[in-house]
Parts: sequence; C-alpha cells; structure tokens
Amino acid sequence: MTNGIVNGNASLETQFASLGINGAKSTYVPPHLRNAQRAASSPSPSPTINESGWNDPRASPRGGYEPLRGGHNERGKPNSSNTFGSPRSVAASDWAGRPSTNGWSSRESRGDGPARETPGAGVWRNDVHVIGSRNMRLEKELFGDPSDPSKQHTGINFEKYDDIPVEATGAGVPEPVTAFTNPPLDPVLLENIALAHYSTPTPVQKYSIPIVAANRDLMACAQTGSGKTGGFLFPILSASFTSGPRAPPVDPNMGYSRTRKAYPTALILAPTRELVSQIHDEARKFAYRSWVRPAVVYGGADINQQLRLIERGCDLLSATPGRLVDLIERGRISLSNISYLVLDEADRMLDMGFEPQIRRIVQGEDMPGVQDRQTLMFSATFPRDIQVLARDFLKDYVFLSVGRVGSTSENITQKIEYVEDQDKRSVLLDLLASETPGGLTLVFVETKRMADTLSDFLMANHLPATSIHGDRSQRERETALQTFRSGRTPILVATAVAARGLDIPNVTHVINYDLPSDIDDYVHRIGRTGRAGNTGVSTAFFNRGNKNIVRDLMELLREANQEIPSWLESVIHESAFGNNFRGRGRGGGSGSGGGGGRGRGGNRDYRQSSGGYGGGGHSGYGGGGRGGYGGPSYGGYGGGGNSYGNGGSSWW
DNA sequence: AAAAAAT
Repeated sequence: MTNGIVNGNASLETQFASLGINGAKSTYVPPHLRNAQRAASSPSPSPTINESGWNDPRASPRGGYEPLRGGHNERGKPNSSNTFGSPRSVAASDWAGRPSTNGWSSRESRGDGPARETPGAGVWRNDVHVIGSRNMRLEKELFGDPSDPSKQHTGINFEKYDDIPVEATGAGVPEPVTAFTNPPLDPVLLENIALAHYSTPTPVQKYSIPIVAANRDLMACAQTGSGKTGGFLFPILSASFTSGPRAPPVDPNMGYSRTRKAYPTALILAPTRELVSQIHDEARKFAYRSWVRPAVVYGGADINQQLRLIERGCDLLSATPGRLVDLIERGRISLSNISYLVLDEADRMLDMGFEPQIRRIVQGEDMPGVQDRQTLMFSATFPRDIQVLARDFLKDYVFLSVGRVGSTSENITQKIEYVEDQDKRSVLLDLLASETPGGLTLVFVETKRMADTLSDFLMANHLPATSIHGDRSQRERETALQTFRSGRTPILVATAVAARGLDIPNVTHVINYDLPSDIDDYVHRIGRTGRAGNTGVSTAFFNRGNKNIVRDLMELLREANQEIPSWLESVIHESAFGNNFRGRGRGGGSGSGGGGGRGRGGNRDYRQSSGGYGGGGHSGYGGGGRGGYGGPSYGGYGGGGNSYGNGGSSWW
C-alpha cells in the first residue's frame, strides 16, 4: 500500500515543493518516506514545511542529534549513567542492569518526555510497554477508511480459506490457533488487528502464530494472498511487544564514530522494492502505538533520506538485499541484535541471483547464528536450492504447506485465447474496450521494452494506461503503481516486477499478453486478481511460442476446474513427440509428474522422503498419490539418483 | 530469454 498520496494530488506537489523550499536538491522522496517523516516529525507541525520533516532540526544529519560521545544520553537526564554498555542507574526493579534498551532508536524511549512523544508511538520504559496515545490522523493514514478503495483490506477474512488445504509437518507441531486472541497474541497487536478489520486468521497465520510463539523456526510454502505478511508480522510483533527491545551490544566504536548505527531486532528480506515497501506499510499498521519502530531500505531511493529515517527508529527492518548490504558496509546497520529473520519469496530471491548477498547478510556479517535467532522462510515452491537454504538457515523447523490460493480458488475465471503475436494488439484493444468500468486491468508482458511500447500504444489509443518495469526510475514505478491503484490509470502494463506479492485491491482483470515460461509465474500473475473474496478474470494470449508452458497450464486449469479449450489439447499432442522439452526425469513425460509437482520440487517437506537429509522421518503425511496439491514429483534426492527432475534448471 | 537488484 503505497500511501502518502491518499490525501489528494496536491499532497505530492506540496511535498516536492517543500523539498525545494528547504534549499535541498529536489531529491525524490518515496511515499513511505514522506509518511515516516511526517509521523516522526514533531506533534504540531506547521502544515507544509514540516510535512517532510526537513525543517525539523533533529532531522538534520549534523545539527540534530546529541554528540555521540558518551552514548545516547537521554535528554534532560544526567549523561553519566546512560552510556551504552554501562548499567543504567535506575530503580532496581526496572532496567535490570540492561543498557539503554531500544538503543537510540526512538526519541521517546530516550525519555524525551511527554512533550516530545510522537502521537501514535509507544515506548518501552522501565520494562513496561507504554502504549502511545491514539492519533486519528495517523490512524486514518494507516488503516484508511471505508470510503478509500485504495486501502481496502485484502487477502484476509473469508470462509473460503477453510477449504484451503494446509499441511504442517515436523517434530512437535504446535496446535494451530483459530482466532486472534490474547494468549498468545499481545493485546496491543490485537487492537491493531481490529483496526485493520482482520477478523479471522488465515491458514498461514493460524499455524505461524503458535509456531513462532513456541520459538520454532518455520519453512512455509505459501503464496501471497494467503495472509503471509501477517503470518510473520503478527507473531514477531506480538512477541516484541510483550518482551520489549533486546539490549543492543556494546559498540567499540560508539564513542568515536560520527554516525549512529541501527540495531534492528527483526529483519525482513524480500526481492523487489515495491514488495518491501508494501511489507513496511503493513508493519507500520501493526506496530501502531507500540515501541517498535518499523523501517525500510531499498535501492533506487535517496540513501541519505533512508539513513535519517533509520536514525529515528529501526527495530523492524524491511529491506531488499542489495541496499541492506550497502548500509552494512557503511557501518550504519548492525545485525548483531537480530532476534527474528524473515526471508519472503525466497525462491524468487534465488531466481534473481540474490543468494550471495543473502548468504552474506545471514552468514557473513554479525547476525546471530541459527540457534540464537528465529528464522522464518517463505517460498512458493520448494526446489532443491531452497531446501539447501532451509537446511543452512533454519533449525528444526516446522514445514508448512498451504495450497495454491490463487489458482485453485474458483473466484478467478481463467480464459486462454489463441492469439498470434501480430494480432495481440488488436485483441487487447477489443478486450479493453469490453472492460467493465471501475475495475483495474493488469497486463503482463515479458520484456521491459514491450512494456514501454505497449503502454505507449495504448496511450496513443486514448486508453488510460501506464507501465511498470525495472528500467523505469523508482519514482516512475511508484507513481505508476499509485495512479493504477487510485484508478487514474486503470490499465497497468507490467513486467515480472509486478507479478508477485503486490496487493492491489480491485484488480478485476489480469491479461497475460505474453505468457511466462514458468507456471509459477503464471500462478502469481493471475493471483493479482480475485483477491479478498472478489471475483476476477484472467485472460492469456497463447500461441505456439508458449508450448513450453502448455502441459503445466493444462494441469493447472484442470486443477482449478477451468474450461480447457480443445485446441489447447491438440497443442499438447503436437509437442508430445519429437522434442520432449520437459525431460521430466523418470516417467518419460507422461502425466505422472504429479499434480503441482511441476518438476520443481513442489512444496513437500522433503525431510520426510527417503534419503532426505537431516529429517527424522516422522509420520503424518502418507506421501502417496496426488494429495490435492503439491503432489510428490520426486522421490527424495540423495537416494535414487536423478529422480529429482530438472530441479529448476532450464531445459533449453 | 528476461527480469530484478547497490551505485
């Protein structure tokens, strides 16, 4: 939810203008930064100038903060007892000799006194969670109101979820919860959950809440729309609210370094900037009124802005790997305080070549070892490289497999049209012409160039379209997303950057102008519609160039009870002989690959397969047959040679 | 083959 512009179009202009007024270069400030700054700025800001926070002397990199020597003294208190590493001299009952918990991470927690407290933000003081006062303006910004369609809450709350198959395996799986209740969740979190109008936990949440509460690690095969974000935010925030901040370590450079270092206690890694931004927005909701300060860092945005915001509080950090590594190298973020690590869309991150950065972050820096933190990993699939990552990053984890939410849900009608490449444009125009007004249409293409040319083409035809892809600037990307969300440009042409995770309410139609070559991508793409119990339509343009996906596509359509055009059947026969493009290990390409297996490892807990490493084979899952979802397509690697299919490698 | 991501 890219917010910040919800107050109207003027808001954006005003904020850019205010940047100019302050004599700064007109650096682009992404929406969430504007919000965070506003939230952090003084309680009674003068309307426009302070909106950006830049006029607040405390926001200045030089002028604002206290000198660092001597640690982070609380304003108005004697300096002597507040140095990092030296016990605080406070009443015996409270701090228990801990150093300044929460570090410098918020002014409030440094005891700035009530006058400086930010409305809507709490503090951890004297071992007590002091809840911040309510702030209606912030509440409206975070949770929206019923009249704001761009803030509708999605992906949560429907009975349909009861039908989604969930499998939890591992030693001693905690019983799932059935509701958001006080034990195990912190009351403050419950209030925020209520504000967000979430009434019932989704399957992922039902399991993840007790799993994390029991200090277990989690490997979850689940897709967005399954309430994944809440699945990790709820238990982590709940535990954080209850137990308070973890004491930051003594930094040997503290007295000399010019810069402050942030010591987040929770880290969330995700593959794309927009996704990270969206997670951060959720975190802001559920951290409301608590001592936890969410922060976010990603590339393409002004790093100095991000640094300033980090200095204002960085307890729960959402990040893309590259920018995080950068900030670690600059010595501005330490991971030594991490209690919770979340890898979201892990398979996607590996696909994108993030493994070196991720390994560096998790294993090559100062993050506590696997035994000293809790790790949650989310992935749509569970191919071998993810299994290896799970083995390295997780300890005795619970494996959770949630059925495919997007595709199996019958609220998406999937249509496949045979369209030759040269006809695609005119077919698209026809399709868009027959669109019912009020809905949003997402058009997926394979290349960035195509995204540009196609959106240009649509605009030339007087259609309100925009585009998003990785070669556009971050500013353009966010503007595109915002105008799309708000309905000002109800047609968005997108590359894979928008395929996963983005939660955009009211997308009524997903058009696969170009089909992806990977069925998982297809599933994610169509999952952008039909959310929140709404119905959605997906149309795919298929031609002979898409042979590589036809088998998986048919399987999927069948699974989802969708109509399968007869010509599609003939294409599969065309390609059945000659080039066996899938080389599906044993079975010679017959349909026995198993529903959902997709030659990629499916989403089974491999530890239960014979030959799997590490796992104590416990029972509970028969393992035979097509179990509704994620049928076993491999016989466990390690034993039996190459039955593992092509393990995610390409066939060409 | 393409996309994404630190600069």
